[in-house]
Amino acid sequence: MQSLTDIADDLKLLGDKTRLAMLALLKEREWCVCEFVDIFDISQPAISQHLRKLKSKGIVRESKRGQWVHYSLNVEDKPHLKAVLQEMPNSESILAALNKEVKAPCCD
Amino acid sequence: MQSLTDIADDLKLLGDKTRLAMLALLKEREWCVCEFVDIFDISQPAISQHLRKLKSKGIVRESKRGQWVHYSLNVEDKPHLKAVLQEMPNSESILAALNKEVKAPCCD
DNA sequence: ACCTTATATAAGCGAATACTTATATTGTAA
DNA sequence: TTACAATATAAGTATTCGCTTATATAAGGT
Repeated sequence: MQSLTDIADDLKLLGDKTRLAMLALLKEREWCVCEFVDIFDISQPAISQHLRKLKSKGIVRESKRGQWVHYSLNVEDKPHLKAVLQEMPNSESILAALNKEVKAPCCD
Repeated sequence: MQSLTDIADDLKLLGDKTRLAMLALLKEREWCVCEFVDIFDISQPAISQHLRKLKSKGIVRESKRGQWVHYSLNVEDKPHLKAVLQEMPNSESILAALNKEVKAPCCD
C-alpha cells in the first residue's frame, strides 16, 4: 500500500514530456538506450539520467545484453501509473509527435 | 486532442502531494477553500496558489458564494487525469493519512 | 462608514529540476 | 594490450517550484 507521497512522487516522474514519452513507448515493448538516444533531441547523459530516475522508483527494469542496456516497463504493482499509461497514445503516435520514424535499432 | 507536452504538464500538477490530495478529495464532492485551509498544514496563500495552478490548467472550476469560494473537479475532457484519480483512495483515507477528521465546514 | 472574515496576489528565498560538457566505466574486438 | 562503442556518473548552471510573510481585494455584518 503506497502513501500519498509515494504516489505523488511516482506521478512527478510522469510530469516530464521526455519520461512520459519513454513510458508510453515502453508500454508496447522494451527499448534499448541507444534507440532513445536516437529518438529524443537531448544528450545521451540526459537520457541516462531520466532512465535512472525511472529505475530508482522501480518504474522500469533494466537488462544488460553485451554492451547494450534494454529497459522495460515494471508497473504491475503501480495501478496509478498503469491507469495513466493506458490512456496514452501508441508508439506510432508518440514517434510522429517527436518527428521521428522507427529505424533499425542500433543494437542488432 | 492534447499534445504530449500538455499531458505531461497536467500530470506535473499531480506530482505534488498537496494537489494530489486535493484532487482526490474533489473526486467525491466540491470543497470550500476554507476546508482546505483547515485540512492541510500549509499557509492559506500556499493553498490559494495550488488552486490557482489547478484552475489555470482547467482541472478545477471555481464558484463564488458570498465570501466563500468552492472548487469542483473538471476533468471530463482529461482521460489521463480521470484514470489516475479513479485509482486514488477515497476522502476518508486521504483525511486519515493527513491526520485530519472532517469537521463541520467553516462556510455554513 | 467601519471592522472582520475569506480569499488572492506579490515578493523573496532555498531546494529541486533538467539540461549541458567532461570524464569514468564497461564490454567487444582487433 | 589497445582502441572503440555504449552507457553511466560528476559537476556546473539556469530555471522552476513550493513555501513563507506581507499586503491587497472583496464580501458581510454592525
